[in-house]
Amino acid sequence: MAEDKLQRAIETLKKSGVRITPQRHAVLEYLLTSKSHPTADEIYKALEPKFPSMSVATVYNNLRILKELGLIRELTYGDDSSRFDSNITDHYHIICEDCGKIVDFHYPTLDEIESLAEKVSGFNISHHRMELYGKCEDCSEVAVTS
Amino acid sequence: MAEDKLQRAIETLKKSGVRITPQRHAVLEYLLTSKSHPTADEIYKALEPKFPSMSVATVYNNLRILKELGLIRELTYGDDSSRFDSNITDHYHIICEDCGKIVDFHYPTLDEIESLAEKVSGFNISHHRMELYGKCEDCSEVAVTS
DNA sequence: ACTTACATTATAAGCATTATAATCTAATAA
DNA sequence: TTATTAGATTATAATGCTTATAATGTAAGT
Repeated sequence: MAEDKLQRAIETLKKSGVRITPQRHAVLEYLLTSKSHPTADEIYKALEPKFPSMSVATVYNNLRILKELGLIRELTYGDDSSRFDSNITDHYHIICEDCGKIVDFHYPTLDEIESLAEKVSGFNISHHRMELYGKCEDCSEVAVTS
Repeated sequence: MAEDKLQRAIETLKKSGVRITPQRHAVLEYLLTSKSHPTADEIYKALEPKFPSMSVATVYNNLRILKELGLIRELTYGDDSSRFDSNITDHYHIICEDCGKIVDFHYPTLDEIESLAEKVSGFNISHHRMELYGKCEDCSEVAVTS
């Protein structure tokens, strides 16, 4: 099914008049098959063996284009590097405060909150984001046994 | 009541053995009386008239100390500068995608989500954050009339 | 083959934040 | 009072992620 997503993503790129260059294809494929939420630098380093002369700017450029087309999502966390997520369905993230691990968390979208926020603030709400913080199982164990 | 908060904050500082320097006092007071959520640079610029020789590092240092003592909270938003909030009660934020305005949004804390997240992920959740994005009234109006 | 637009590369620049070293200040002890 | 010491501030350099720039490369259509 990752293969399906890749094909559909490539279709979207073609329709938008964006060329499927080897580097772009590689960035896209890496994100679609990755179970984690890699940073730009992680993607860059992972693709270095195949593309030794690729520039970091190429990674950033392609991430921006993929994001603009709605094929991936950027997760921003303060000073740290952005992370990129090819799962564009609605979901939240749980983040380990010790090791930084990020896992997806599916939960019914909080539509009520959005409508209440609109009422009390007068804003026109388009979306929201939520992160839950804590310690993952691995890091909790370490804390206990140490 | 801002005066009360200031006095209590100063007490906390004294108890922790932190000196109440004029610069530190000014940063603290500025945050407590500010209705917005200023950045470090905004604080720096606002205090410049009173403290022409103050260093940005001083602002950052004091913000870090105030944060470590739990007197203020840091709000991080991707590449943009962090913002600082002297309201340390549980609340969420609504952010205008056009002008960047941030307003507080009080809503019953989502404890259910935290416990469900613990069950499905095995994490030990400590807290969560949520931001709602949209257009504020001012920016919505502009969009209509332009 | 020519033109044109898009991509990539290499590198410089930008910006927020932190680290470093020197100077200053204030409290305490002699 | 003076000396000592720890903490604070200042000025500046350094860091790290990301973006901008300019030059080169590549592919598609006329």
